[in-house]
Amino acid sequence: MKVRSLHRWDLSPAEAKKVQEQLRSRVNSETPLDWDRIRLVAAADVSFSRKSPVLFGAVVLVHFPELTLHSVYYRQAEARFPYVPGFLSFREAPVLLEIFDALPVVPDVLLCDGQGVAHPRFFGLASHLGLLLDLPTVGCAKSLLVGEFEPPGVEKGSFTPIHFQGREVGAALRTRRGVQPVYVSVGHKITLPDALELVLKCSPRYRIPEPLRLAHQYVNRYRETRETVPVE
DNA sequence: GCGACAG
DNA sequence: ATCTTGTCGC
Repeated sequence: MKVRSLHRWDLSPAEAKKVQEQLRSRVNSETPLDWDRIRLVAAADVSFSRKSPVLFGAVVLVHFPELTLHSVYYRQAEARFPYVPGFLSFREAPVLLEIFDALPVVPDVLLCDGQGVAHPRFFGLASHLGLLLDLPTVGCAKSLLVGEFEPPGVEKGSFTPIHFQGREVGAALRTRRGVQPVYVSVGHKITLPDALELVLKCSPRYRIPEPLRLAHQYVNRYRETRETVPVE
């Protein structure tokens, strides 16, 4: 699928910050999701070993709403940017974009392991990928990066808003009764209510949405054994 | 200066 | 995130 090229990737943290501040105005958080057209949900994840500078990426495609596996695509690449809170996309996006560039099909929506606009400069990994792929994307993180929230009810489906600098940037969503919530935020071309509904519909039994669980599972096996499991 | 800090 | 050993609950 087509991948936009809006900037270079060999940047300093200061330059990366300027890119984020420049691109954040282009994020679309008002377009409703066209539910009748959602057939393929994608999820992306990156894995690496403590010693090696190599990053392994995987993009999983699952049928919606069945959540059964459609296919998996992989790639490995040298990390060119360190992990710095607030700059995750400059480390992980490059290898993931190489995978998307080779994707033979276009997913209808992408689930990302990280924040969307619930970010210091309102431009986390999910927003960055969404803009470069021109796809609806959702940020679904396991921990908070910025903002404050009240604990949501213990029931599955309950959620509370995440506020940051006077704005509502996302929500803490309980995807399973009595477990820690996940932190959902708009990536691009989707609304927060639709993002929450999608994450919930993708989480039939575990805290982490099925597409992201599969992506994590497959990318780790790829990193450990270099085995690729296609499917189709 | 101090504490926080996606993956 | 990765690394690593043990423990709690369905």
